Amino acid sequence: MTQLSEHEIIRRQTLTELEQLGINPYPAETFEINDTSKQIAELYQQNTAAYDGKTISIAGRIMSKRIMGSASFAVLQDSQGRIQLYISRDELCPAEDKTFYNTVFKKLIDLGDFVGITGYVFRTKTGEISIHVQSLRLLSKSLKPLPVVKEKEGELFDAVTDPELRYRQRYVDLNINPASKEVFIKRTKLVNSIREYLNAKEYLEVETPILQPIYGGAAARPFKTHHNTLDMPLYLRIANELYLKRLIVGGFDGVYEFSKDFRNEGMDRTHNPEFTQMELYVAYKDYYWMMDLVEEMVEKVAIDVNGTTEVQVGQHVINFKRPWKRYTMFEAIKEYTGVDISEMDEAQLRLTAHDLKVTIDHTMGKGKIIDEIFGEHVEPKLIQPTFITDYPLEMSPLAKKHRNRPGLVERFEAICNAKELCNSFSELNDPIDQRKRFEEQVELGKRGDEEAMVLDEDFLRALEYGMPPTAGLGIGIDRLSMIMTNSHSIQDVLFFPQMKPERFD
RNA sequence: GACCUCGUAGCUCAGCUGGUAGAGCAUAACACUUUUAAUGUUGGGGCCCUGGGUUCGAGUCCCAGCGGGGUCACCA
Repeated sequence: MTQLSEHEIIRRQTLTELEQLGINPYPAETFEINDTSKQIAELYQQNTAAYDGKTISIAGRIMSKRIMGSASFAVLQDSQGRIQLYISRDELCPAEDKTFYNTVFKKLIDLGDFVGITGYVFRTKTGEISIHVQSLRLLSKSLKPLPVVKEKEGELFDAVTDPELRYRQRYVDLNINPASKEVFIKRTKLVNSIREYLNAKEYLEVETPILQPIYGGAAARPFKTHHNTLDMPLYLRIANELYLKRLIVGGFDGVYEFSKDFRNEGMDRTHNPEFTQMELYVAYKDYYWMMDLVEEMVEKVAIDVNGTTEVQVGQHVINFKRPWKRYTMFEAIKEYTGVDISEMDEAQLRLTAHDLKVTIDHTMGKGKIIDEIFGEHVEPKLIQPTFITDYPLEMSPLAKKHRNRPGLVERFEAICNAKELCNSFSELNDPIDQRKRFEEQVELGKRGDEEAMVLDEDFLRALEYGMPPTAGLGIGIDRLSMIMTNSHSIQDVLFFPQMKPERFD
C-alpha cells in the first residue's frame, strides 16, 4: 500500500470517532428508498402538490457541503442525478443534545460519504428544489476524497479531464463526470435497440464459444491460451462467423450474437484488443436484402439513442435517415479519383496507384491494390453513411462470388465518419469453393501472412451437408457507440479500456 | 515500431535565461439560520514519475526507463 495522504489519515480518524459515538460507518441494515433525485425534480416541477405531506426517503453520496452555523446546505448525488439538501440543526436534533448536527454532520460526514435521508420537498428562496432533511443516516464511509468538480451556469471548474485517471479509475470518472455516465447509458440503449429490432423479426439470440480450438471468420492475429486438463492450445475468438453459420446449417432461419471478440493487434483510438461485434445471419437472403436491414436498423438505433436521425460527430452532422447512398467500389473510386479502374489488369492498376500517390508493394495483388486506392482516396471522404458494394474476391474468402461480375464478391460495407461501420456478404455456401478459398489462405499463411485464415475442416463438413443461401452481417458495436455518442476514442465507450498495468509501489 | 508531447499537493494548474516550492478548490480550526463555484480569518499538506549525468547548485539542462496522450506506420 502506498503511503497515506493527509486527507486519508484524517478520514481514518473520523472513522474511529464515529465508532466512539456508537455509529457504525458500514451498517448492514437496509435503508429503504422511495424516490430518486430525478423523479423529485421532475414531478415537483410539474405539480408541487404531488409532494404535499409526503415524506421522501433517498440515498446517495454527499457531493458538497455549505455550512452556515446552525443551518447547512448539502448536495446529494444518487444514481439519477443531484439534489440539494437543507439541514437545520434544531430539526435534525430537536432535543437538548446537538451532537449529531454539530459533530456528526458538520465534522464527521465527508464529501463522498453515502447517506440515507428522510425529509420533505420544498423550494428555497432562490428557487431551488430541495429536501428539508428530518433524519440523516450514514450508510457508508468514504476514505478517499473524490476530486471536487464545481459548476456555475453550466461551466465546469476543475473538471477531471486526465484520460489516464478517467480510464483507470472509471468509478471516479462516473461519479464526477455526468457526461461520461451518459455515454454508457446511451451505449446500453443502443444495444437494447438492436436487440429489440432483431427480436421483433424473431431471430434467435444465441451464444457460441469464445474459447476455440481453431479460430476463424476474420483476418486477424489471435490470442492464444492453454487448457490444462485437455492439455491443448485454445484461441480466443476473433469472430463468431463460422459458428453462427453452422447454426444456419442446423436449421435456424435467423441467428444473432453480441460477441466479445479478441484480436492481438495494435491499439489506437479505434482499436481495443477486446471489442464487441454483433453478427447476424439470415437464411434465404442476400446482401441486397441485408443493406435494407442495416439502413432500417441503424436509423432506429439513432432515434432510440438520440431521439433523432441526426447526430453531431466532431465537426459534422451525420444523418442516418434512409436511404443511404450506394456505390460499388469501382463507382466510388471513379467518383472520388476520376479514374475508372473496373477493366484494369494488375499492371495498369500499379501504374494508376502510382499516379494517385498510393504506396503499394510487390506482394500486393490486384485486390489489395484496389483496396489501398479505396482506403487512401475514398474512405476518408465518406462522412455520411454510405454503402460500398462488390469487393475484390481476394480480400473476402468467406463471401460468395458475385452473380454477374467476375473477380468480385457480393459484399458490402457501410462507411460512416470515414470508418467502417459494418461488413456484410452473401455468404459463401459452396463447400468446394470454400475449401479452395481456405487453401489459398493457408498458402498466404505459409508465405508469412500472420493474419491469414486457418482451414476449418469441421466448418467445411457442415457446408457439405448444405447451407441455404444466407446473408451475414457484422457490425462493430464500439464504433457505432462512438458515432452515436460523439466520442473521439474507443476508450470513451468502454468502461475499462485495456491499459498497461499501473504500478503500486 | 518511429516521431512529437505531457508527468509538480487529493483535484485543476503556475513555476522565467538553473539559485532550494506556488495559487484556487479540497482539507483542519473558528465565525455564520436560505446558501449555491457560499463567505471571512488562520493553519497544515510536496520522493516536483523513476534512475543516472552535467553543475558549486537541477522541478528546470542532458541520457535512459516507466506511464499517459497525439501523429504516422502496421492493421480491418
